[in-house]
Amino acid sequence: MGRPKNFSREGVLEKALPVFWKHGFADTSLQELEKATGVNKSGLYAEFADKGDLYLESLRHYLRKRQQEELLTAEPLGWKNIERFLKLGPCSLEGQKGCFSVDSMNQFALLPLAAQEIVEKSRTLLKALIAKNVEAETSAMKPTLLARMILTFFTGISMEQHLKVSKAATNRKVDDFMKVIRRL
Amino acid sequence: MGRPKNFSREGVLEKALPVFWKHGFADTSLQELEKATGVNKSGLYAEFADKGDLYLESLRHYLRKRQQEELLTAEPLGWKNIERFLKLGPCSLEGQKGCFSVDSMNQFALLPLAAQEIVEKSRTLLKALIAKNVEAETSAMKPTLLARMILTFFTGISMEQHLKVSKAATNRKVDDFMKVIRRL
DNA sequence: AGAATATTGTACCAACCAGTTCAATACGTC
DNA sequence: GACGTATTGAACTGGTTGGTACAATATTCT
Repeated sequence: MGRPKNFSREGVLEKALPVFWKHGFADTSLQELEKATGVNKSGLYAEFADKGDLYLESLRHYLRKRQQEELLTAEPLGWKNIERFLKLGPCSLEGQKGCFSVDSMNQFALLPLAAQEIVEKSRTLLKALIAKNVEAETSAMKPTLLARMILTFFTGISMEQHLKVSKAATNRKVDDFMKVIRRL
Repeated sequence: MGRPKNFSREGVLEKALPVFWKHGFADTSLQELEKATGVNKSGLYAEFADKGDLYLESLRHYLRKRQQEELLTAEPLGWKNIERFLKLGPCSLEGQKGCFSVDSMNQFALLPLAAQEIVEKSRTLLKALIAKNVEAETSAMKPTLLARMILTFFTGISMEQHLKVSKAATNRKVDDFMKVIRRL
């Protein structure tokens, strides 16, 4: 046997993610990636095919992590979950604002083709989870349609995190929206 | 007098806009800009300070153009205007999807500082225009709050244009949303 | 026509880009 | 401790980046 590598794939992704998130794909250089991950080019290219592949894996890692938070799967299903999802889903950290998946959407032209599929698949799943929570409540509107609307609202809120907005202002916005959809 | 220049500032912006829109700021090279505008570097740098300045002016040009469409100022004010705004505001052309202003929001880190101010200012104006249209109707919800919600929905719809969505699907989404807010 | 002036094309710059190569190195096994 | 192997660091690649400098060119006015 040879020397064991001293970095984990997950660890690299965890550190690469914020860099891609803040600067976008095109403006993130291998140099920055090396510095952020602590792994140099040789190691990076041994583990990932190229920069695009590293981005892709960072995206998958992000979605995996978010899913583990179980914002939408906690029992009992219902409005509470949806409210939590809208309030805690979009981040507001420095350099990690909104949603990495949403932020990828207007970079599809530069990203590997698989990126769009990943995002679209995750949104389909998300929509289904939202619909489940709507079904657990009584609503005049068809659950799938309402779920679609909630996902659009989430997308909007996520992008708006890039502006100067306080956490409180976002919460008020979500509260207003929740009030509207609860009394449908 | 000397030789008159054979390109107009507005003409350059009109041609530069789609390039920035499609590829984003970081991935748009001067070379592409030269090709698209038909003006070479010398001319470009005589007219604009640098790449960032050209992007800024493209953004201003975009917002100016959109304002001229009067989607939200046509008389009589009301739901019809809002519906039109939500349906016609987000583009769905090849390489010009959603809203250029919204697409700029997750690139603030790379853009000149003025970019954020421009976007924020235009959104404030937009919100006021939407509120005016809400006021022209009868609604249980406070116009400014409803306007805020409509703008978030617009932002979401704009981003979703980057996915595979038909015009019809977007219109249905807007119709659902309009139904909800009209009966508040 | 010629002088004056503004625009244009070309050549050039140092810096950086993603990606490759390969020798030096650190480790586990025997 | 020595061998074999996998990882690592560093040098290097050809190409591209945003931006500048300047000579060649095209136009208007006298």
